[in-house]
Amino acid sequence: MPKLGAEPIRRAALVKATIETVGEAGSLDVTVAQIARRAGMSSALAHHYFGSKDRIFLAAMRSILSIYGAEVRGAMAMAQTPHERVRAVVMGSFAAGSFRHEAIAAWLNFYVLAQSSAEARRLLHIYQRRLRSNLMHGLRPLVGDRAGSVAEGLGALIDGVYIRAALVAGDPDREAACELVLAHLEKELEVHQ
Amino acid sequence: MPKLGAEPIRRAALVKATIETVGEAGSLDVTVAQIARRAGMSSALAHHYFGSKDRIFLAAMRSILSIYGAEVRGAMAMAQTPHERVRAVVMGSFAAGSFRHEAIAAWLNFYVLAQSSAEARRLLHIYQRRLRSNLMHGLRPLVGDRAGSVAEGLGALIDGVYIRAALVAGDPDREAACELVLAHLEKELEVHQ
DNA sequence: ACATGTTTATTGACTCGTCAATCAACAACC
DNA sequence: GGTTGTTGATTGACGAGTCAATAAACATGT
Repeated sequence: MPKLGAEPIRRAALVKATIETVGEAGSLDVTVAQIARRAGMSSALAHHYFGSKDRIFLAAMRSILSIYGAEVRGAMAMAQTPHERVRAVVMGSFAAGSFRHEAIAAWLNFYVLAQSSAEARRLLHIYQRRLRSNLMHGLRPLVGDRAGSVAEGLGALIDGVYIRAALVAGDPDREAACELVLAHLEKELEVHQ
Repeated sequence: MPKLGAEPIRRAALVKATIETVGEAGSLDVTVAQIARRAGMSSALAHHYFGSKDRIFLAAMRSILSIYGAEVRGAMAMAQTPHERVRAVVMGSFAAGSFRHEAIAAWLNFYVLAQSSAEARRLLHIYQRRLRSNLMHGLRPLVGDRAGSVAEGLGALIDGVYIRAALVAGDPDREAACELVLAHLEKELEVHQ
């Protein structure tokens, strides 16, 4: 049965299964065996490919963050003006790949993991810096020196909407989330135009 | 050594130790023995008083939420106008008892716990409803129908500031947190006056 | 074509540690 | 002597990680 070139497929399956399992359990307190079973393999194979449970979690976290990053980049690609760019970052943050129950629940757990794992913390910081930098680029031409504090507020608001979405069962309301954050953005911009 | 009337003292010590241990570890993955040792007793005694690990966690969560509630109520007590009342809720949310590293880290973990424990979810909902209701009371006279969405935004922003504070080492900047959220509030009010 | 050796894939069974929860027993107080 | 407080020792379960063994695919030489 062993077909060659299984490694990337297995790894991807394990990452996907990890996000699903963690998302469903709402906790990092899941066993490697559960993840592996969901991915259709033995726990020994999961260890064979990733070496440890920590590494599996880290890989899943990287996947979540990289999907998020791709979605924001995708949205930004079409933006022409600074204003559109900032809106794109916000809307990209609530795109379908990231803003779904499972991913949010997993994200929250990885956020917690960052409190005890240096590597997880590092990953999270990279993405927080990138988010901030993306926002700043669009904001500076619009609000000048206030860009820093406006970006701070937007970032916190996005995180806040995420964490609250984690608690509602089922997929959250993308539309409403976007509107809430975008409304805040417009208020910040009003003052300076 | 056994002095009478130890129960409430032991319980309080365990709750305090739980918050400290969870906050320090940044994870619910702590043992009853660790908590008990920190509280200066054996793990058997912790079980004797609380029955199970879950109950210890829930008691700690209740403690955190009740301190938070008390601080908000305390701040609101001095408010005279609707505007002051809303400001009090915000400032109370960042009061010294709740807005410190340990408590925030523990709070975040209990937030996660609410994804898998019905009782934890119930506790959290009670406090979210109370927060919302407190905000609405002050907001309705100020912004009328928009009170709902403004409260939503403020709540999300407060949660966002909290979750971000969880990631920085050491105690967070109370001043800056207040200012950020209050600035948002003022922007929301500007429109309608 | 075929034998032989090497790498990759895969698992069941096992080890070893950990931890929640229990219990029996002891100590102090009334 | 019963109630309250307290612990060390024990149990029973569970789970991460290891290992030996198996099997398919590929490579090479003949």
